[in-house]
Amino acid sequence: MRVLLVEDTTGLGEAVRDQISEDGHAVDWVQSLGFAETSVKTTTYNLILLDLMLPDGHGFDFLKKLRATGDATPVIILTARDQVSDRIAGLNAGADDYLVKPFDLSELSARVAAVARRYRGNPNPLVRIGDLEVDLGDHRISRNGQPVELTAREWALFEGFLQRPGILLSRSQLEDRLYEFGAEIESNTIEVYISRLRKKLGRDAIVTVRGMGYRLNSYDH
Amino acid sequence: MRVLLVEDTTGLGEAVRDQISEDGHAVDWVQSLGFAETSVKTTTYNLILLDLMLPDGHGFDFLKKLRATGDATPVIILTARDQVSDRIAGLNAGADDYLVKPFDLSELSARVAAVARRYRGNPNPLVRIGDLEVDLGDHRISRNGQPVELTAREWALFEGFLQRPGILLSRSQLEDRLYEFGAEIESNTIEVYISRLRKKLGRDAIVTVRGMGYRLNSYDH
DNA sequence: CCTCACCTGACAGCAGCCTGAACCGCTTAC
DNA sequence: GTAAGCGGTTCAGGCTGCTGTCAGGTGAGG
Repeated sequence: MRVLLVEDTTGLGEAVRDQISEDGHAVDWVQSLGFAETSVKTTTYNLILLDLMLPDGHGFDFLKKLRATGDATPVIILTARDQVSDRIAGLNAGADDYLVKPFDLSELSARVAAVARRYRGNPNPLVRIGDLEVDLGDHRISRNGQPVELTAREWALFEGFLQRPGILLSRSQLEDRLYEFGAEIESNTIEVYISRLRKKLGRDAIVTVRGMGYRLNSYDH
Repeated sequence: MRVLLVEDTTGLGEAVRDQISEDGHAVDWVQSLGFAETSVKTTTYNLILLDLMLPDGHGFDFLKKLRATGDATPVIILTARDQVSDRIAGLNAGADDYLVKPFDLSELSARVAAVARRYRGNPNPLVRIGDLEVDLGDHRISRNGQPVELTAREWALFEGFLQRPGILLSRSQLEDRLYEFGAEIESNTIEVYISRLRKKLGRDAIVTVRGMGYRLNSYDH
């Protein structure tokens, strides 16, 4: 697989390049958006690893421009910011996945491998929960074989439940997934999203634990 | 990660065990469904590798029983048969993934790693008291494997007993757990909640100490 | 046998939750 | 430039079932 790495930090760039090529992929490493743009014009990549803060601009601009040209190459965002707003904005901008620095190199390998598997036609392993099938790498869900479309925020919420089966997430934990840390929200946005997820994933997919929060229903629904 | 391997073929079992433990996971290897069932009762696993053809029954029976108790531990099925019907039956029975023998050990490692990644959050430790199993973090209780639902108030009371199993809690200490500090309560609310807890957790789960208070029964009930 | 502490079924009231609908801002299509 | 579409947020009205209270019952202790 051919991978384009866009990262201006030298140390991190080297580490990532070495890891990916050790995993058996070809890596082109550039350190600015300018070089990245010429690279994608001259070469076809199977995957782009994209840092956000770069000397000549923000990664999102590159990503949006790329998608505007109809290029659907998978993009994994590498960012130091753990800000939810960034994550959601990234997904909205057309990224396929994101890694928050500092990340484990094996974690990186795994995500890259997931893309490679898909590229070769082998689907990623699916998580099955009741009548749902979730492809974590691909951010795709199907219910009884029918694909289900989630918006970025809906996915951000839902993903939280997948960390561990049966996990109980309190209202404030869920808010932290959608908004800046500590952002107070006075309306019932969480309830509305839960309601929408239920409409899409099945009424019983998410169980209310009164006065405590919500949890994913791992049994049949 | 703690892995339960259920496989009766000695050669294959050893190979799998060695590979998984080389990957840095703790492996418990059993060779029959009977031993598997006692293992899952006494230990919490992050992953179960399950052969289908076993001396004392078919793996599906074990899997179905496991799911019926509400256990959502990821299960990867190992089987010699490559039949599509088996595959579908396995996924329907609640398996998360599937490996057809003979499989490459590196393929096994990859699938196990995928599960590890998916559930990288450590499971909460379980507290066992008599026939109860309590997950403090997720606020989950099961009694003889059956999940028990507690309301917020009931949980608040019960939690008080768990902090010091066997300790005697006076009525006023229990009231302090339910209400603002110093709130006076003249009715028999505590008694009512004790009664409700007993109905859900077993008549003998909480012992009355006349004139003094209540205490959790840490022995069998 | 009496007393008192404790137990528990029943119930009204309301906190917490659900959801349809409207609104706003942003993006896309023409 | 304008219209249409979509996602995100807020609000109001309705519903569910939790909570606290009471009353009558039970049983331990003397």
